[in-house]
Amino acid sequence: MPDTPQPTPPKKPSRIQTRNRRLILDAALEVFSRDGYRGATLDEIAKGAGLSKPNLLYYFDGKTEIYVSLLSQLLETWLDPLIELDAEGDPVEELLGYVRHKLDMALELPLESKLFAVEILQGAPRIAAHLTDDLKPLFERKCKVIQNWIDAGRLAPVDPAHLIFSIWSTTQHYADFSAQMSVLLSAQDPKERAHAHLEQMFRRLLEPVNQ
Amino acid sequence: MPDTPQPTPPKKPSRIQTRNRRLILDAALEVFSRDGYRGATLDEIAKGAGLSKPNLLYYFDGKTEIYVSLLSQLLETWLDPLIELDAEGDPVEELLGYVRHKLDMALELPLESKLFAVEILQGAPRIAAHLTDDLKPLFERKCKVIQNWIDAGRLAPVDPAHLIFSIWSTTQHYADFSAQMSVLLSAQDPKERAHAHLEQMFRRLLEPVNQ
DNA sequence: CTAAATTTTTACCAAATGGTAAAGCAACGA
DNA sequence: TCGTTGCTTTACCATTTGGTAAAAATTTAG
Repeated sequence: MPDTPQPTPPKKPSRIQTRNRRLILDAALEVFSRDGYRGATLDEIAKGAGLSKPNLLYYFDGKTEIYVSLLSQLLETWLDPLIELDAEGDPVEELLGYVRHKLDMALELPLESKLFAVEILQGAPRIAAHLTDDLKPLFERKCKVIQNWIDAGRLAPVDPAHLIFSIWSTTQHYADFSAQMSVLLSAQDPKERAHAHLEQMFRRLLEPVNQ
Repeated sequence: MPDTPQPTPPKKPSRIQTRNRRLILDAALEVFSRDGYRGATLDEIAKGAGLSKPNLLYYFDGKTEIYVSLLSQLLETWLDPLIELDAEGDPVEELLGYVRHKLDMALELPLESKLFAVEILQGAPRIAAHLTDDLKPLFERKCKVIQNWIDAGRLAPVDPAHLIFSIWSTTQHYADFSAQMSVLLSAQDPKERAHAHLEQMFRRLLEPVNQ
């Protein structure tokens, strides 16, 4: 008798469950990324998902569970490009690739970037543990990689931690402050110029000076 | 008879008014900058100010008035350093001075930076007019100044608009994402390294290459 | 000291909010 | 066909929220 049912069977979700959880999470992302945890309301999320509020609460245990669900899903996507930074690759190209990747993510998934931003702005109350457990070790590992590149003379001497901060801030800015940009740039799409500008800036910063 | 009273006398505010409006705005800044307009509550602001809620509403006409009052006050402080960017000065030093000034503001007035960030994240619904009327003309004027410097060969060729975005994002990041930084840097004060890093980055970017 | 003006408190209120109970409806296997 | 399971709706509820009315207390001007 192979594969007996576990004590608590995981129960694969039905088609209807998959669809409705997706609808709810999509609507919730829209609302939470705009108004933050406290400012968001279940009514608005339910309306966005096209479901009644009690129906919504049939799929999630409460407001918090929806929010946390979005956040943890987000963090995976978020850390991914940094993980790919390869100590064996060419330092400048690896970092520029990271910049490019982060910028593309900001432009294509702006709501995710905003959700992360509002959570951090609120003091990261529901994500602090994740930051300490997942992001921090990764961050420190990659700082060491960068420091090694510098020590090997393959990269201009920069502060690794603050370099990463600069990459995060400049790229995510295109998502988080898009409302400001669309005013200042008169609805012109910033994508190409953003890529060109960041490439130029970080290349200049990072290329080691021949001596 | 000099200076007769106007039809609607402005009535200079009493000492008690000055003090309580200050208390309210300080408390409101704390709450709004954390939770945004929708997430903030009058109860929490009143508690922070040490006043009862009806008493708070004696000084301000409603939640919106407090919020808008903070925002317009903020915008002035905010635009100031950009105004000072002097077309007659040395290009690189002017821009590096601007970076320094913005970073100091972010480190010393983080709540103001956060308030601006949450408002923009929400789509700038209550500040859009200000952006169009005040920020945009200033922004375009300064972009031209930068472009002129470039055309004169006194500055490396960069995209003026995106240069300004980079300055804003990297400096404000130290305020808006301080919760993340304090995790990653283990509560180490980033001030000096931030200054050094940004100075290095923008100097490299901006100094014209001799040919 | 007293009267007027200002400030603060108490007692409310209607609407919104997160959440629940339970009945109704649909789907599906035996 | 029936019963079981899963999904949805209706009808609620307690608390919180922004805000008001008016009495009470305090400050200020004469």
